[in-house]
Amino acid sequence: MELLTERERPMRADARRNHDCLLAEARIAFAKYGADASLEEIAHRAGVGSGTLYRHFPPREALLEAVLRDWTESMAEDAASFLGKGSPSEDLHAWLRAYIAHVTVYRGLAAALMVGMQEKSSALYACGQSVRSASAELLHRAQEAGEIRPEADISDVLKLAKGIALAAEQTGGGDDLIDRLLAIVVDGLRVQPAK
Amino acid sequence: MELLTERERPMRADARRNHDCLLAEARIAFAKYGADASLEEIAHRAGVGSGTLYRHFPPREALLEAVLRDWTESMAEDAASFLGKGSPSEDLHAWLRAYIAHVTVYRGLAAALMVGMQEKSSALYACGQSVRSASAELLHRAQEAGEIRPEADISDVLKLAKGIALAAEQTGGGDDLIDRLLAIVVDGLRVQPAK
DNA sequence: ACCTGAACACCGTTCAAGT
DNA sequence: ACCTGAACACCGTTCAAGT
Repeated sequence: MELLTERERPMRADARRNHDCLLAEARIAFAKYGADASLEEIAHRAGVGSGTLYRHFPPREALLEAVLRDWTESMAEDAASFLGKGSPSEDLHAWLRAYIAHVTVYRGLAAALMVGMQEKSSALYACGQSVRSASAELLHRAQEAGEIRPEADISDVLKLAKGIALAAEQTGGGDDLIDRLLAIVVDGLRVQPAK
Repeated sequence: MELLTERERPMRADARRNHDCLLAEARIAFAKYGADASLEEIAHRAGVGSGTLYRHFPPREALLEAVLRDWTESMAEDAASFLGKGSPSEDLHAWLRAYIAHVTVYRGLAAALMVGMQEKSSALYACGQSVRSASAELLHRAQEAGEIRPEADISDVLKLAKGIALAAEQTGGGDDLIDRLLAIVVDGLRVQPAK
């Protein structure tokens, strides 16, 4: 039996061209205006009618998801490279820092992921899942090493990370702010030495 | 010299009535649709033209601020009542829980406060200041008692609190989620027993 | 099969005209 | 001095008509 994913259903040449053009313009627009850039302008700059954009990417989330897909996959793959650089909790810390940096590239992205990773119906859900399981691996190791509390839940940790990303994004605080807030959270996840 | 704040500049009777009507409707609309409820509908339900709303509350933030003012002031006043109920850090913890609960009453409020408390030009800035100084008092006590790290900054702490509020709001997680995340943050603020 | 672009329903904001 | 409501510029989404 042939394992044929439907990744690449054939597309009419002009449709394919429009699809790619829209993606390219969306990438630019999101970087420039944030995740809630005007869809109308994206369509216009791609040289297509607004209806065409909706044909290819029904809700706005679908467009965001398409733009994020590559980036999100490579990030999940990179997760393993964070293992063993320091102590397990240091690895987790470094990974979370990278996660926040990624989630901060587009303004509004953290908010979109916050809801998207929750709802199974969302186009962003799949993206979130691969990142989540990659993160879970790092958390798990730190827990087995006895450095991080065993009750800690990966979803909670990622929510805090996105919360930090939102705070940095909305208050204009830079990497310093992110480092300070993240340090607090990671320390809060540690097993308390004596109590 | 008379200390006469301009709190109550006289207003024409009809203007006053419209002002109050708009506030009442805004309260209802924010509760129902979140902090980004339709201004047009608020004006309509208050029985005034849309222009009248803008005359009274130039940017949307001003309307939000007006709706929040009482509530925000009473909260700052209540802060003192949190002192001495438990250990200083427990008091802080309880206060932050109350803060998050307040910031969660309207959907979108946490986000609005996150930016509003930062920009001096914002109508929400003053609101934020009184709450911030009330919070600083509680943090300070816990620091003097040697329970909370001396480097901890109140603005950072409140940003984390708002981040938690955003996470709860956007993922639909209830009080359980808030309690879990807040416990992590507060533990992260503690002075580490031995290291 | 796919695209176009006008049409629709909805925003927030401004402003000339009214009282 | 204050209010009204039409006008403006902008959204996202739909859909009949074209190729």
